[in-house]
Amino acid sequence: MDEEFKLNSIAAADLPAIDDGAEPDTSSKQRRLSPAQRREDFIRKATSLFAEEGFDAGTRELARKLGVTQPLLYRYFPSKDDLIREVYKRVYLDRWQPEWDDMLGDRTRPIRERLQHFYDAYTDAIFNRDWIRIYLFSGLKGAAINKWYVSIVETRILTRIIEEYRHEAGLPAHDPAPAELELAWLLHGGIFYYGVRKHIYDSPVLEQKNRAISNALDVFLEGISSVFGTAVKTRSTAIRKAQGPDGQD
Amino acid sequence: MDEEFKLNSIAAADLPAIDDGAEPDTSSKQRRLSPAQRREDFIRKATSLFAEEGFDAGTRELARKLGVTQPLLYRYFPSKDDLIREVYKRVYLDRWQPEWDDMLGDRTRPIRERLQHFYDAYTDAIFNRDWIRIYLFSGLKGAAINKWYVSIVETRILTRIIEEYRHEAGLPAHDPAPAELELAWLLHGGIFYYGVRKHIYDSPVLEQKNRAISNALDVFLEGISSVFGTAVKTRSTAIRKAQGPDGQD
DNA sequence: CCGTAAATTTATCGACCGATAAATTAGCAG
DNA sequence: CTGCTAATTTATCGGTCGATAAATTTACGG
Repeated sequence: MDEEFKLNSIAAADLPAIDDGAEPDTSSKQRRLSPAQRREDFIRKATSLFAEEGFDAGTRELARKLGVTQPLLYRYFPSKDDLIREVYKRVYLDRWQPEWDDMLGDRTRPIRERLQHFYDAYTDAIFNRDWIRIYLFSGLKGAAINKWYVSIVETRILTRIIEEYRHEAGLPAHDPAPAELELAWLLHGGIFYYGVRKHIYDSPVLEQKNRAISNALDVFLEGISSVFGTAVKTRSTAIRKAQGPDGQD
Repeated sequence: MDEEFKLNSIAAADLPAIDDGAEPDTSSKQRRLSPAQRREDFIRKATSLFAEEGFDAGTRELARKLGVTQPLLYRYFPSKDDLIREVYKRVYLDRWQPEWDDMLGDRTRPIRERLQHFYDAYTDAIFNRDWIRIYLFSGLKGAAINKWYVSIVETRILTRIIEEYRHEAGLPAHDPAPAELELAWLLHGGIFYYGVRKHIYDSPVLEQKNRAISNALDVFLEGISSVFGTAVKTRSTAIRKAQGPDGQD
């Protein structure tokens, strides 16, 4: 990995609102845009186009969606690959909220509550068609930034989950063992797959995302309590015990 | 969904072994093959080529890998799309072992044992680079057979898991509630993501796959026991309780 | 209103794509 | 050895791709 990435390194462009429609912009009289605005338009439309059709989608179709001609792209990006890299950065680096780091480690709140809050917010940020499809397309392409992101998930989220769980359970602190990390991946992958089913397979999923997350956290935390041989107050309420998971019908 | 698919509908071709190398076959003197053998070669090489580069990979590169010329493809398949459909069928329909259905429902064995056996065998069948990549590529393309397969997973595996769990736990039998199915998806998606991490992201995973599955099942079954308010003998052993999950270092 | 810098378009190149038609050649039957 | 059938190749078409160069037009400063 010879490239360096940094979460939230790109300031969300606060440029004038742009036409997001699929058809060429006929209403706007503004025929020329500032370089910054035009560049922004290219990146945004490229993100949704590549999300739908993959990175093999043509530059002519991209230009057509913007209502401009294809060679204009090359005034703003040296090559299509450079445009793709900009899309990567926008998708991968722009979603992480810095406060999540502090929040996951806030030991004044129970881990159950922190995890529910985190995964509610995190999945709000990444469970959309563009993000998940770009993520998978870039993963299949073997993009360096994808592998980097996976390592970030492991260190910023999963290692944290295990550490915080061990702390709350009164277990001795140490770097998470591979098998412990693997269990955290089970939770994370299971939740992520909810988004894949919804946005890639267009498959019906449990409507209330937060309920799916809540039940997942119940099973995970109760499960590792049993497996680790520890008891931690993890359920949000106790009354549900007799009636099964929330929302079962 | 206007197409009909059927698991295991294609007999595994028992044709003479073929050269699987990437370079054109120079050693073999046999310049002409039987139509069945040639067709088989096309499908096999197309599977690995499409798995690596996606379905946009060129027919000329495919022919080059087989040591033949590109137009020959069109003696065996009317179009590239027809070839892709054959690859789909081979990948999706050819892996399911009919005995898995009976095995999952065999109530003479505890559910814990059945699930371990099933997921060991199922992941042996699908956790390879070709299968997982073709699966994701076809999912991203919105292929009908992918959506069909997802529904098959739900009815043949996940519904079964909930039903069998409820039976073993002495809970009243009924069709799995959406929230219960969602929990089964958490397990299934979590396990599947192990394969994605290993074969798509080339990310390090817990080496012993069966251990990852065993721990996942422990957490899942113990977890839903607590959440459902039932106690079922799920752990394979009890001694582990004090030392955390297997293989933790 | 004019002039100029730059945003955008027109025209085009060479490479590659899926697909078709016609020529060729391997291999088997007699 | 010959001749026929069919597997395979050669040649090629129209279309699209990413990219470049040159011409054109917009918008702004004076």
